[in-house]
Amino acid sequence: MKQSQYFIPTLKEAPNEAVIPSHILMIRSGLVRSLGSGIYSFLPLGYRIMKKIMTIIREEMDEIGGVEFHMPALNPSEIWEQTGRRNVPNFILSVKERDLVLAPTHEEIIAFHARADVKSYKELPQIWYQIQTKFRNEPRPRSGVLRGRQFTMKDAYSLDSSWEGLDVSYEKHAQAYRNIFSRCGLKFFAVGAASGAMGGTASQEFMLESYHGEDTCVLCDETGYAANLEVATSALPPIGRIDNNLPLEQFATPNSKTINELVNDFQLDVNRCAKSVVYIVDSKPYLFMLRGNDELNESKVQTLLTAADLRPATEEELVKYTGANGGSIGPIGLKSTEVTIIADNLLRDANGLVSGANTNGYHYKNIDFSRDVANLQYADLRVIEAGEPEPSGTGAKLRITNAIEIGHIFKLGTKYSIALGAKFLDMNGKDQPIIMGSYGIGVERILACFIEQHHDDKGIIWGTALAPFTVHILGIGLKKSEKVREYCDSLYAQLQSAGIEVLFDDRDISPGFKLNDADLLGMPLQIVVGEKNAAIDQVEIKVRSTGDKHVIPFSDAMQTITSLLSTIGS
RNA sequence: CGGGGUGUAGCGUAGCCCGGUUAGCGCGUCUGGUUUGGGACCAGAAGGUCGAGAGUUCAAAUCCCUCCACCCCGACCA
Repeated sequence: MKQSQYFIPTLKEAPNEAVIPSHILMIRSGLVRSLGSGIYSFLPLGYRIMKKIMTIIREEMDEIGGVEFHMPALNPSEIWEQTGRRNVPNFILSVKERDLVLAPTHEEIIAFHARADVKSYKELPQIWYQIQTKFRNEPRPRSGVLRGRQFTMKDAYSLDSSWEGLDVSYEKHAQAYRNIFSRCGLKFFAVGAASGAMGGTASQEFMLESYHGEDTCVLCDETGYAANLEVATSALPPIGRIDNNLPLEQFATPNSKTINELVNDFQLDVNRCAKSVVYIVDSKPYLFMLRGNDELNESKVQTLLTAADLRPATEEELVKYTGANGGSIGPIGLKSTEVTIIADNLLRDANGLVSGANTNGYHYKNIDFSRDVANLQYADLRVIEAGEPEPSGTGAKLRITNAIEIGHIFKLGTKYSIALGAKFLDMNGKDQPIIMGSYGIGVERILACFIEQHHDDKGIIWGTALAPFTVHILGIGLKKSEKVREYCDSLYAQLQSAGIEVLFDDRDISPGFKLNDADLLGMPLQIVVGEKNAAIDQVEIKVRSTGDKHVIPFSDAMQTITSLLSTIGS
């Protein structure tokens, strides 16, 4: 491709709306342009990269037996009403003129087609996938293409006749995903994740560590433990019991509204100040007990109670259910008997605890959970913190980091097949709901994340897998020197016939412009053909990733290019 | 949806607080010439409803009000 005939509008300065490195570089290098908040056009160079990513995805999906579909982005609203997802907040964008919506994902449509055309266990398992434009009603698009209102997703769905079959399909996808991200040259890790409102029994997210990530992950570099903070656990020991088990006693705490005030005013151990948090979970009141300095992990609660909706109780609800306002609430003497009490595992059977007395301005001390609180349940409720020991018990420390999610795999189960009546006849001639899995990859995110991981102050540094072109020829002094022209044309032709993708900067601009543009665009190899080198039958080859420059005889160019390319990773 | 910020030529910005010439500068673009190994130089030129509307005023980019767009933090992220 000759650059004079291509369209790569590079910018020396990025618009100030771009903040993170990948966004800035994608705009500066002419890969994308913004059309509105969270809406991007891919320009020719950027779309070339997208196509390369999609090719890798297709190859790996085909490898595990996936079959490619192309389903409509435009969906009848009705089908989304059947699964109750039409009115999920911040989810679906709709069309004004008709009762149609823009699909944010395709579980419903897959189930629709499975219902119509899958009849027997003999037709299963199936892996159906597509690469499609998705639309979501993002309240706040951000970080360039990392979170947009319109984006490209590879979504796959497994259809199985047994739960064992689902396990196999799920594992196939996990392997395919590892292959895809590795081939794209990404440094990633997989974490156990919450299934959330998606439903289902198990899920894994594929993550890249990044300061700009929206997810929080817990990692142990020694043991390899990795989990989303939503589900992460640690081997922190319970606080246990103290020997001096005194009788329950109420005491006045008029100025202690918070745990910190309580600890300071009465010289207490913060770990034995049991914090009480009241939530309304699917319209029912719950009291959660935690160590004083711990945070409630709402995701764990949602999973524990298989809840669709949970929120902190309002001030009015606090008084209604407990008899006190926030700051004086505890497990003993609750006004309402409807309240379910669940304590964090770290407080299991603990004694010597201090907690609110459900009367404003009073607390209890010497609380013994096993003696004083009836029907108390225990569960893992807390958000873990950095530095805690990893859960398998080696004593290695956990760390917490931000991460970007590039893929997510779910064991969905039968939620959507039941809702939409997607059934098959089993070996005994009996109707069974199809057991589904759902597997997504954000295509733009792969592109942006690669740039996040592979750039320097000059620009992007492509590996061989995703580089829009493998070799960039820079003709320096094309107008002046016949020999430069001859060398460039010759190399351009040779590379093309060797099947190596080549971009030839034949533009009539100054050398500095070309050299800086080449570093910005970041093709793995730059062949600089200049007048002085050409005069002595030489050309220069620069490796973008290392900055190494090799001045070699023109006659050796092709051979050197080939051998240098073999040293550059994906 | 809450908090904060920005909006002046394709991009980056000055001017706004304290109203008053023809709205200035850098980059980019166009023409001519000179250049040609790290974003060249000279000369000339084009390009602006100062986000929109309404208001105050003799006079508004500047002050007031309303709205819109975009960005950041938070909520949200199935």
